[in-house]
Amino acid sequence: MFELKALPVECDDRPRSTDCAGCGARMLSVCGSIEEADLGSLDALADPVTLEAGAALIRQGDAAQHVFNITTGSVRVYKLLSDGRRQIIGFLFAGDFLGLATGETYAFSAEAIEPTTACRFRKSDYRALIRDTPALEAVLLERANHELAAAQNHMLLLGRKTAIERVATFLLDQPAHDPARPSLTDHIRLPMTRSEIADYLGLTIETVSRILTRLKTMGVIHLLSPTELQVRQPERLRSLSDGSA
Amino acid sequence: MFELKALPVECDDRPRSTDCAGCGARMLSVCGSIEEADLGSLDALADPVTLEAGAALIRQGDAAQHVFNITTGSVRVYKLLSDGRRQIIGFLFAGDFLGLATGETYAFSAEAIEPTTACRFRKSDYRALIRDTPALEAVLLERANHELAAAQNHMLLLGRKTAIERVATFLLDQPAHDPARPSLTDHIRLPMTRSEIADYLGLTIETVSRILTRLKTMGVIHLLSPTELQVRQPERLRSLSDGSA
DNA sequence: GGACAGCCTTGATCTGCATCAACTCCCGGT
DNA sequence: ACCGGGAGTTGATGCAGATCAAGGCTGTCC
Repeated sequence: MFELKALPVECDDRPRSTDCAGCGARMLSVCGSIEEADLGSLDALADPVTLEAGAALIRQGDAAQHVFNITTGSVRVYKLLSDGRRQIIGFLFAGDFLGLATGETYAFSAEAIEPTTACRFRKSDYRALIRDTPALEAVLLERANHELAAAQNHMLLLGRKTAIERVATFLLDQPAHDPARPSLTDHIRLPMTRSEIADYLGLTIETVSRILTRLKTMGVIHLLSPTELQVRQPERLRSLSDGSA
Repeated sequence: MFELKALPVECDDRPRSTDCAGCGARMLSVCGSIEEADLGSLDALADPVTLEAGAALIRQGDAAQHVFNITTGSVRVYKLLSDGRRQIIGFLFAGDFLGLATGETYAFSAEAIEPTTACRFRKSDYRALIRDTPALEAVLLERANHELAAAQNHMLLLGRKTAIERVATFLLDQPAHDPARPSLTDHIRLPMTRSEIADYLGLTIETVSRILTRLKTMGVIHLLSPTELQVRQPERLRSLSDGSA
């Protein structure tokens, strides 16, 4: 596995600050709740980080000194048992906030799945920012609630759903559109590997693979490539996802 | 696990009409962040509810009009699949807050496990209260984060732990003291049934029962009664809980 | 272009927990 | 005291998904 890249290299010659006003992910993220006029101070606090695929953003057990905002790319968040078993807690994309559920040390790890950029904040700065920005706190609370609801759904999945129900649920949860052809809403891209899907769903690689080919032979989905598929029978997938079929 | 938790407590007073100033659970709960002087207005908003064992507090699918604060007793929070499979998300006790992770409708059900009292707030009132009380919002955010971390631990348990690891983890998570004999910290009371433990851990009644007797024959615990036990080898239980044994 | 390395798929076998089935224990009601 | 019913335990059997094993596909690096 790759090492955590130290700090952004651009800082060496010219202290290139962040440009929140020009950030494509701002309105997707909690930063969208900051007034235009205050973006200057946000710039001063934000520390841009660039990660290659596989690079670690957070390591389970490290002192929790930062929180992050993903600006581009995607991230896997996971917990490990001592013998290496892994549970992926979730996947993060542009606009997502990372570091909410932390105490003194990180209780999870986070790694880039693909080349990824993020804004890093010192936790003390972030707390001060919250104090001064009630709107930000409200947005964070709202997001925390959303995540809590998502976590509850995932507990139902991990505790009580069968393999095919898990995979069907997973597919339905994926953002269902092909950037190239926005009209086809049944088009799904899977940026993560089978191993990551398995560790997210509490299954093995082999089971995920088998279920996908089963769904294919059932005519519910069509596998265009390992990382790309099309939902042929959304209703059937939906009923498969909660065992009502 | 699920919503906002605090520690269980002995609460002897049963407020007929709301009396926040005299509420034994206030300092355990989010209400503790309200100024003494403002408690009057809190009284006006709080609607006391009394529930017998098994009574429903929230039903999955109903319009989410209220949030709750548990004052005495205990509550199970769960989600159902259409064919009746149940996943218990968590257990709530005095001081715990219920209703954060909700949108337009409740995505879970909540029922009293034993005779229970709670304070009910209209969601609109509660939102207004948050707006006027930054300290309350901060406390809610903190609790939400805590819950999120607990949810992540539970996802690891449900997705990757074996039956014995689940039960060991569960026992270690229980508040380990006997109200009658506070000095014995290895004494655990299980207020919930085997069926509830099973649905919380993603197992069956039979497996929970078998594992408990296995732990007993291993000498790790001692079963005093179905609802009461003693941890004989805490370290062994701890290593069993994460597979390091 | 050949070879290696990941990643994925598919098949054969194994196993941990679920399911099915008694049976016991306890408690509450009459 | 007796009965009925719910909760818990224990045993026998079954099965979904894990594990073990073998190739196939694709991209990348000499």
